[in-house]
Amino acid sequence: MNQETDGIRQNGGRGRDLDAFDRKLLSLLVEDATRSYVELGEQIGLSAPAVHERVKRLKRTGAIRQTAALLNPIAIHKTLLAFVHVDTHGWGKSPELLAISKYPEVEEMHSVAGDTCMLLKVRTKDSRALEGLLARIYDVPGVIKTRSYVVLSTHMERPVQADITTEWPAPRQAARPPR
Amino acid sequence: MNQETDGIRQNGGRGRDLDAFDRKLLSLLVEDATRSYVELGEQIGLSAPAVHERVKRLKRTGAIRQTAALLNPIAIHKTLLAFVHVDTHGWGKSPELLAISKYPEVEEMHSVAGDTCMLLKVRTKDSRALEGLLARIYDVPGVIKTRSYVVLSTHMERPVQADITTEWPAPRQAARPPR
DNA sequence: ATATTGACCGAATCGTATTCAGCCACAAGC
DNA sequence: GCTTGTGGCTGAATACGATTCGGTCAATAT
Repeated sequence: MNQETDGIRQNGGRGRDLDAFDRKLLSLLVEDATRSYVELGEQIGLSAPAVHERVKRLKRTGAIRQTAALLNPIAIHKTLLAFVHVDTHGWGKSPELLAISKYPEVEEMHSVAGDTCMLLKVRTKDSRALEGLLARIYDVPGVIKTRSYVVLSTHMERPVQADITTEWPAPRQAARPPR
Repeated sequence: MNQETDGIRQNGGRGRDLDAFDRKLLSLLVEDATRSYVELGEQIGLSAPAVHERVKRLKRTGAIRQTAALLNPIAIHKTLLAFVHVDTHGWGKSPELLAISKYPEVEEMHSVAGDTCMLLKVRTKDSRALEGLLARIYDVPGVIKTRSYVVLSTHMERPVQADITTEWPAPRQAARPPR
């Protein structure tokens, strides 16, 4: 096997993958990007300049897209969160529909598989504003209908996590049908 | 009327509301939280210590929840994004279901109104991992069924924006019914 | 064996965050 | 009307952390 290359090489040639240090670093920075480099270094066992170098690389290579302040929606009076499914006539990715993302109330816009074409995450001041936004969506040519899921309470909401579950526990009940 | 109180003071005593400076500050910090206080000050027309004081207050009052590094999902090998609607038997907010949020693949968990009880945003390495997570969800007592919307492409995804659309344009077609 | 490369460390430098001592405008009280 | 207290601002001074630098080491390539 390759027990020789395993464990030995931390970082190979070009565009190499993240090692354990990078992973931990990303985890820490997602949690709190204001930590000092010395503190980060203590957590993962590296010196401050080494951490600095790695963070710089993670930004350069695009693993870290941006570092942002995450706001409390209530503080800025956006108390209504909703997911809006948009069904369109034909191929839905029209420029007009994409232009909807200009509104600061729209936080996400995805093309999805399933019985709908586009999925929006929108956060507004109140139901009145949601209505205004929906009106704009219906203005887009080709939009057939929308289905909105209004959030009653958010139990958890966080940015992309660096960690990955490597081993999924087996289901408790019966074995699920394969495929 | 109350034209005297309007415009003068929005929120008297405790936890007063954000002013225009705070708004701009939040906008800038959501976009890029690494800017220096002098640069922020230049943008909004304040000195660095004034900015510092305001940012400190925004954090203390909770308007800024955290400042986080936002990661590129591809870089950390989470290429599959899906929204999972979970229907449950009876009142769905069981501890077991909430415990699902422990997996780092789960980014959001909301109770929603509509024909479903819980809505999850999950990001996994591949469809195999999504299956593993769904298996765990089905293990939760009371879960009747799930419906997954797999994202084909993400056109836009960003954190909570400080800006608010104040004036919604009138719909182009017919006037929508009042109320 | 030797040269090259990449990553690390400790020390030094530099820039920015943070503190501090006034200053000013406004609101409430005399 | 005048005074006092409060909150928020400024410029200057200080302190801390980011960034740079020279040198070392290990692994790979020559």
